[in-house]
Amino acid sequence: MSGRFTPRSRRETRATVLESLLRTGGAFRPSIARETNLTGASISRILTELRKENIIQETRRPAPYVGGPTALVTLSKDVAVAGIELSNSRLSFGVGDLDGTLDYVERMPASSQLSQDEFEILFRQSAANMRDWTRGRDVTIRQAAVSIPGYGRGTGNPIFAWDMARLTAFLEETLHGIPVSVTNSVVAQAAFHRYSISTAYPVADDHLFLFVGHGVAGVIVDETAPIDAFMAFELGHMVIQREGLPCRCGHKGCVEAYTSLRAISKILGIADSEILRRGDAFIEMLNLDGAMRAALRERLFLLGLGLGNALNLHPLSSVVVSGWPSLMPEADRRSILDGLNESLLGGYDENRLHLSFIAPSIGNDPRAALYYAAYCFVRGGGLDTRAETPAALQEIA
Amino acid sequence: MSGRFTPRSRRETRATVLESLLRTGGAFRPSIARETNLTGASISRILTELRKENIIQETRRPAPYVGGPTALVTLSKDVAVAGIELSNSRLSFGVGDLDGTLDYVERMPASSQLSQDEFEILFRQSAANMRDWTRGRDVTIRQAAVSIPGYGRGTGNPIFAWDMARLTAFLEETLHGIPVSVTNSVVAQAAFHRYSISTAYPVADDHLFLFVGHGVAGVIVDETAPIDAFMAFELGHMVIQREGLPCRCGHKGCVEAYTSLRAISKILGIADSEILRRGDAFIEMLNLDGAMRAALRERLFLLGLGLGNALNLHPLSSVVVSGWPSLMPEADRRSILDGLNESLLGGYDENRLHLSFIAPSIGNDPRAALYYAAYCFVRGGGLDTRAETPAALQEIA
DNA sequence: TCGTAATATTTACACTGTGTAATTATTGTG
DNA sequence: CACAATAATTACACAGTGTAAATATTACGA
Repeated sequence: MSGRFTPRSRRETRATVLESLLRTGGAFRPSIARETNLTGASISRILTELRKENIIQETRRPAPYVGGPTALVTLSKDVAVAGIELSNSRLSFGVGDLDGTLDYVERMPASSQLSQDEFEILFRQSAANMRDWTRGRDVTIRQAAVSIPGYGRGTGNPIFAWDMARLTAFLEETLHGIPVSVTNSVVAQAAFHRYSISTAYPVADDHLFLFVGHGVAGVIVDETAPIDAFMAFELGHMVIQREGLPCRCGHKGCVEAYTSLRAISKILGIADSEILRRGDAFIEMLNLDGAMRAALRERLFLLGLGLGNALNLHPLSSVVVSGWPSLMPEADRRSILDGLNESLLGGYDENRLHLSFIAPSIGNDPRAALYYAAYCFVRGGGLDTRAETPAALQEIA
Repeated sequence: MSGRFTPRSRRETRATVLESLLRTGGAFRPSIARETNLTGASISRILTELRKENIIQETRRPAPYVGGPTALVTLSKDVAVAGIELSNSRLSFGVGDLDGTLDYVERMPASSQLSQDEFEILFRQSAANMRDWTRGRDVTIRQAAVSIPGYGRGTGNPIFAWDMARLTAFLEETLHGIPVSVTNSVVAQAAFHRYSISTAYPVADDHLFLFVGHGVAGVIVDETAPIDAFMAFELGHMVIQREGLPCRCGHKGCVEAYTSLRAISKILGIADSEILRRGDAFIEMLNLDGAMRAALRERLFLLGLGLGNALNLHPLSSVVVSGWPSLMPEADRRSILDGLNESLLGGYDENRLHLSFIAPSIGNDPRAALYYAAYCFVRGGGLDTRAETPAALQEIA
């Protein structure tokens, strides 16, 4: 389709094929060839290699048409990856396969103001438990992923202000050399919702995934870019009101100070953890109290204002919102549009901007991190990150 | 240095080598090899090819050390590219070589509210003049670049609200099939200032280039990304003050409404075009009038506020500012830091954010577009975009 | 002026990885 | 059970690179 032929290393080609399998959840060879822009010949070569290494499986299926393919190619259920998610209330460890099936989970309560020391103690304990489990079953974890709220490069984490070098060294040591990648929770959530076959998703093109929880953060989901290149978008600390409400960051008038769970829990008079847990039942509160409802609408308006500002910087034609705003009745959500209308260049226009909502994820941890781990494994072509030499490959063969 | 070996197509390798030459302005082979992570053997092959096609030149120089290289490789002076810049006051055409030397310039006055029709008339005339000139001298333009304020994908241009498909078709037709790329003026300016050997530049790592002129726009200069992937960052229409000053976009309280040239020209009581032209002399006005100066400081504060918001979304540790703020005395510029301090997460800290200023470019048009054209030529490996077949290459040889 | 150590440049060869096309295998249907 | 249709494998050609051997060039000192 594009330029005639782009040379790739074996690793890249393997990654392309595996990524296609991860996204589709399994496919016949001809469709893999189509998806990856490779010839059947190449697919054949790559798959023989991957099969020898037990990274993929082929199961017989009736041919979909005369002379059609019969071997459904799927990712192997024998490759284990680990997902580790830190949220504001707990630290969860999970082990599963590339499909997203969780075989082991442990969730430990954690403070939302966890210090790096406390984190390390908690992590070390959970990691030891996970290690016991994998050892008992003779499972080898090929890739681990850790998702942390607020994580990102540059000028430090606004939520957990930790030393990054120390974190990296700690993970390396505690996980005994399992390849590990760290990412922002929002990146993992976005990738999980968008690409995991276990979830439905409203858009298929480039968009902004916005999560409104304890923080307010987003990711630009660029369909052509690798997920591990996604950068979190910290919207929470955009100042939208000079001399406005004080925020935990020390500034005044941040988006977060108006729209985070903590901020609206004050309006509702219930604990922030309650809001998402009540889910749709949360709406019923609103019917009882008109003042609350009006206050929340004002907050949604401000969210829209901030979102519009963000979209002015980085224009996109779709936004997917997750978090408490998704629980609000549609009539109330319209306040977001009003806010957008006051900042988004050219005003809000449903033909130019598509806004959709997905149910806030609660209790799905550490599925997103697990998915991210699977993605990272696949992106590396299923090759050990350390062993780059062909020698390592020959050993397997 | 990185992974052992990344396969590249010939086009990519040629582009890598040529890009290195464009950045350095000429180099000996060993240093090209080092810069591009290629072996001397590869460099040799590529250069023989490029020399045959008259894209590079080699000039003899005394060897820098015993047995050292003697042929300084530079981009050929015989390759012509065209740069076309639309600004708020004129449309400039230029033809030059890959070095940035301008051999032909024509500048036509243009309105800042140019309609697409008017633009086409003006452009057609200038293009015809340029064509006469190139024909007379038997010059073939290999690549053209057009830079337009506000240009970018997505939801239309905030400054020149034109039909993009029409523009593309128009350029294709009017330039008689010369490969042409269109970009945002800020992208061209940033690339020109950062990478052109004719300009000094204060930072060498990833940063935000911010231009404050009639609009307020920036680019994230990512040192590892190709320039033609840079995306403009429209900061001008971030709403920083609800119910604030009206902006030409129809909203209230946009950054542009406070900090654009037009906005401050109202404070100064002189025409906006005068400000940059006076350059440093502009400072003298401030000494006369303390009220003006205080007002400008307030505007710089707001610029800092908006900039901080932008940096929260996309953290970076350096910012380079160009435009009227660069003309202000350093004491006044500090107001930007005060603004940053109220929005940038964690506050402003000179150890975490480096802010520098470069003189606003005035009258250098169309040098930035010319540089961008050279860049695009080089990025394509010096191969005709249309002729992808090896046949075309053989014709040359 | 010339020889030499040091380095640059070119080129033959091996290797990776792909697509093409011929070959072989498999499918559902009549 | 033959057949039309398509899948899967594999030999071969080709592009592009790095390695290393061969060749060329340099400044400098005798």
